[in-house]
Amino acid sequence: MRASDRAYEALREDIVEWRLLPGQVLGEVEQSERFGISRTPIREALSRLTADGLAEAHRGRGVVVSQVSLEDVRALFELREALDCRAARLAARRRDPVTFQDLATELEAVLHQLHGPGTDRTGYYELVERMDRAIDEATANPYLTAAQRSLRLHLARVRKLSRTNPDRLARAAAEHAQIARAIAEGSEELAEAATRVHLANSLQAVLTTPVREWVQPAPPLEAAG
Amino acid sequence: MRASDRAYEALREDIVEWRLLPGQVLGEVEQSERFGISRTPIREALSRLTADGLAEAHRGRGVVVSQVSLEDVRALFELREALDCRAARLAARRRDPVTFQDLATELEAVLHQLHGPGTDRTGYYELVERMDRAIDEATANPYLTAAQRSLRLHLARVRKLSRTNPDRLARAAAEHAQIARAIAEGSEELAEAATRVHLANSLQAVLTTPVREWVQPAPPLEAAG
DNA sequence: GACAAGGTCTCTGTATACATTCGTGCGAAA
DNA sequence: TTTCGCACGAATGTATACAGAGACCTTGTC
Repeated sequence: MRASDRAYEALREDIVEWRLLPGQVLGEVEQSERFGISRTPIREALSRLTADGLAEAHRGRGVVVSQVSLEDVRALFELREALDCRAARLAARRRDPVTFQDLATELEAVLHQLHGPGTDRTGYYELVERMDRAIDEATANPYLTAAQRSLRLHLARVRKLSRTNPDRLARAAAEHAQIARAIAEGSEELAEAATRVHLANSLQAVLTTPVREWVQPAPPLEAAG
Repeated sequence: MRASDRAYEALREDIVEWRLLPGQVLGEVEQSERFGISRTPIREALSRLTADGLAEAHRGRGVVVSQVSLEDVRALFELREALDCRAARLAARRRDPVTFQDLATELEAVLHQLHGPGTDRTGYYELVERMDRAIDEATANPYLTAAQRSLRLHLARVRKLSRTNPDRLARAAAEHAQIARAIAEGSEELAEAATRVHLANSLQAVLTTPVREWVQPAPPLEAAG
């Protein structure tokens, strides 16, 4: 694996997991010392982060972790509605029925576990990831998949901002199961409708969940660490 | 302006304009000699092209201009329908009425010129570009705009593949005027419907127009120039 | 005391040298 | 004759040195 790949993935995780806060300056020398590699692969990693939109190149000040506001959440969900609804339709049209039937079954199994006290979040999250990949594969549209990848990066960052309510988690699992069933049945209309319902609920959950950060807009530009 | 920016834009134009054909290997040394700069900024330019999807990094063989097939055209228009329809709705919701009223008026003026023998393509193309920018601004959604930017890059490449029929050009102008009017009126439903009509006609025009290249899939990987 | 201008300093942008890895071609053996 | 293996070469991946540009601080003047 290349050094630039390692640096890119590490930095990306740091940003998505909020270990690197918005406004943080990512100096080339500083990061190269941190990873023990030279500036060249760091530069490539920072370029990729900038292309992803997770960081922005400030003229003369270097690369800075991008801000995330409530307005961004709205914008992200607007794009997500466009992409996910279309993806759901296309998946319903071209899906392998067994794959999505299995996903629906597994989601309902996890759903029952989520009602207990020991909330097995990891299992659910992994299942959602598998479903995303299954939809990507079913749509058979590399351009749509690429757009989704970029979007999911930002969504993951926003999601990590607030602890999801356990009740909401269970309802989300039920909604995912509904989407999977609709896709398995090949019903485009229902798949899109179920997706739209899921997104509306998800957005509301994010907006009503008490969040920590984005009230204080994080250090504007001066070295935040 | 940075050397890497110049190289990126020049290479991007070369790919979109089909001066660099799919399968063409973009060697770092070769390109650095061509532009008279070192490998470092070339590497950055190639990275950005790869991120755009206009080129692909082949392990051990370097960066290669990406292929475009009929299947890609279908996929591109699927994504375009998702993005453009959503963008049209959002633009209708948040537009500045005067901007789109003016665009509609200008489009109809150009439309009449297009009926004559001297087809003023450039004027029309520039107007469409202005309308794209106006929609981007009206949607007020940077994530949607970023997705659009990437998509339009690929669409521009596909569009350059075939000479657009003059009749089709006039009809496309009329369709654009219709979209602009709907947005100016603030009718989300009509804006989306008009967009959908335009896209369906555009796709059919592309698919029925005789094309040169993609029958012969271009040199697969061996040096194509 | 505040604002502007100049200087310094640190950081990015670029060039180049070196190492590592992958492809390719030739030769030998089955 | 075909296939496997080794060696050579070229291109990428990385490191480092240098130059230029921008930011910040200091000082002087109003």
